[in-house]
Amino acid sequence: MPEQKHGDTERRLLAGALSVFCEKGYDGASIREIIKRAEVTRPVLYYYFANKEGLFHRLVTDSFEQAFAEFENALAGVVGCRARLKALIRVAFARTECSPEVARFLLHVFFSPPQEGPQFDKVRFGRRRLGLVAALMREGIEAGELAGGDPETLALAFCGLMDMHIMAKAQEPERRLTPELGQDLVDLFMDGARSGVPAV
Amino acid sequence: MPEQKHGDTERRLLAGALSVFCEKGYDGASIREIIKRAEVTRPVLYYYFANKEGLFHRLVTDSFEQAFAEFENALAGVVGCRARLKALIRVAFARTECSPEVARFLLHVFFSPPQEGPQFDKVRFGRRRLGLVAALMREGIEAGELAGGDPETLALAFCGLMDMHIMAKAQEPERRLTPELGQDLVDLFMDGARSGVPAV
DNA sequence: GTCTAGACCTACCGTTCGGTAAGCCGGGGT
DNA sequence: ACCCCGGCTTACCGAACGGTAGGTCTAGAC
Repeated sequence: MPEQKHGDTERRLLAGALSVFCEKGYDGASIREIIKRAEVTRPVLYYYFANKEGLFHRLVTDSFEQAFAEFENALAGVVGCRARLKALIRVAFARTECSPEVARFLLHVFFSPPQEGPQFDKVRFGRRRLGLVAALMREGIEAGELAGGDPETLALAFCGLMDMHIMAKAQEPERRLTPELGQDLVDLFMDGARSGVPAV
Repeated sequence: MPEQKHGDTERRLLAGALSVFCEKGYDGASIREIIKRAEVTRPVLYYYFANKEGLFHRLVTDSFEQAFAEFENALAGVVGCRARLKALIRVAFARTECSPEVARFLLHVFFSPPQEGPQFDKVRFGRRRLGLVAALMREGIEAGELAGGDPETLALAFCGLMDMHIMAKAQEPERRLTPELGQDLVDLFMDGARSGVPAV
């Protein structure tokens, strides 16, 4: 029975910390508020985690690894650049809709000032995701599906297009990130915004 | 002569605050470090600004208003959606290259957690810029230059594509945001990433 | 020479922060 | 009956925080 209680308390702590970090950022979040939301006293936090930084680090890596794994799963077996991008954005949007805090949290961490919070390499996480997308772009170019250009630039553009919509939802939660919107965004990325009349 | 000294001290304070806020975020920035970089004692800060929040607010509004004005100037007299987008991104990239801290600062503020720092409406600033871009898109649609779709969605996509490159430069300063890159990004946005061969 | 006011200083305040020492308590093993 | 240990408690700590009281110094007005 201790097993059950142990896991539950830890989960409450992680949930409380996620919501506070998500609202106030690392430095703005206080241990006192985290334990309040987790309905736990202070030393309990230090029983489960080394310190504030450890709790934060755990939260970041867990959230990121799970999201990243889902991205990779979504791509398995899907062929074609356009279809793969659609699979990617579908998962990203679905995740955001069903657990907005996690998505927000990761984006806030990624976009936060370099020295906010612990000194660990948030940039590394951003780059891993970017690398995944850049690989898609490279495949697309080699397959002749994409016109060309720098794969990393294309990846930045696509991630920007996707993340900006996720951030927008964070700021106005009534905005819906539907699968259809995701598909439209990929089509926009692939086909461009200009009207169909042939340019020149 | 007091006039000169007065302005200089205030400028040093603003510059110091900008660099600290930019590195550590609002909550991570301490008054002590700001005054250290400004080479000023503490009460001097409170002589020029009401408090930490006032200093921050001044910095945000000044930076934003100047950037926004430059955007509007850049658009004056330019016709055609593609050309207007190119003018916009050229100014944004040029600003980032010549004063990276200001650009970073604004993006960090815009993307920061909702309750980090003072309770003022950072969302409002984001929306003003988005409104500017959305208006461009609306014009483009009405002029038949753009295929259609929701102007706000198009604006989000374009801002994402642009901001993501600015953030990327913030994280690896050796990345260059050249005018040519800006033009290429607009062309990417307009024409899409897919190769020219007709799909299907 | 005296006064005033703007620009700035030293020294201090109360609060909140992250973190810890030391002990309580209940259940399982022996 | 005993102990042990995992999970938790109350009570406390030093440090850093944002902010202020009150005095000093200098330059210009008269």
